[in-house]
Amino acid sequence: MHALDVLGDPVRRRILELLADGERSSGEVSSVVRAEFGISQPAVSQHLRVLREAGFASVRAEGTRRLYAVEAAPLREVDRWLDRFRGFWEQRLDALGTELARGKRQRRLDQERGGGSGTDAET
Amino acid sequence: MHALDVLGDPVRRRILELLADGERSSGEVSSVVRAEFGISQPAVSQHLRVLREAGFASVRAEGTRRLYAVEAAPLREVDRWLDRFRGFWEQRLDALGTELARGKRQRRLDQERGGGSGTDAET
DNA sequence: CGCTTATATAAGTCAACGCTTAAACGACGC
DNA sequence: GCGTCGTTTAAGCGTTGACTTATATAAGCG
Repeated sequence: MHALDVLGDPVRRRILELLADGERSSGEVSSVVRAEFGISQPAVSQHLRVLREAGFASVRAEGTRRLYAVEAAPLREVDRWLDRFRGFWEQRLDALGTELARGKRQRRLDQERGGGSGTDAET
Repeated sequence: MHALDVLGDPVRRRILELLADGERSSGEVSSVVRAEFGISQPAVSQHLRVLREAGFASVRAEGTRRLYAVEAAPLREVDRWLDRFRGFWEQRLDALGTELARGKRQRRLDQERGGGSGTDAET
């Protein structure tokens, strides 16, 4: 299952946003999501399971509570999928240099060959 | 409809990948996708419509053909949504300094918390 | 030990969505 | 004009998947 399939759900996105601020228990996530989306606790638990199984979140038991935390890998995968489109909005900012460093580093990590072939937007 | 809802479909993702290489006609997209996914031409057309209406693609008529091109805005929106998670995989590269400037600023804006301020779990 | 709290799982229902076939639309050539 | 190609739209069907209620598990506490 592709990471983006998992992100194709507003509840799951919201859960990840919550986890982005730090570890949260299932109950904490549930109460927020329940309030915002009006769905039941089991529904939230099911979404947490999807996130878990897709590698977006890890769990840690603390007593009877389950503490969830963001796991980077699939999100990074999405980020890398976006790479091929970055040229469409970064092409004009090349002069800014620094801002683009991230993208450039990304490419450098990806392939270290010294071709200097530009950001694929080389019209 | 959130951009990530649209990307939650493998066919649409593949179409965008094709368009990332440059303008393509509906027919060109269709034949590739048909081959790869085994779906009909109208099905592809419907996906193109979704991409169009969500702002992921723009169309240009050339004779009887419709030439599709990637439109950046919604993809950028996704990229910005990912910003809040960048810290989870970029944190170790802090030494690179300048490279990370954007990401760090983002995190600072998002959460100003130092270490255990109000995460609720009292530990 | 039960009772409660925190969470997960099971089973079943219902709507959304993607697909198909069929038809419409518009440009082109004869 | 008429047939045809490229493409979109319409209508209907089927499946996926998100939700609900009910139940299970498991820890904490009296």
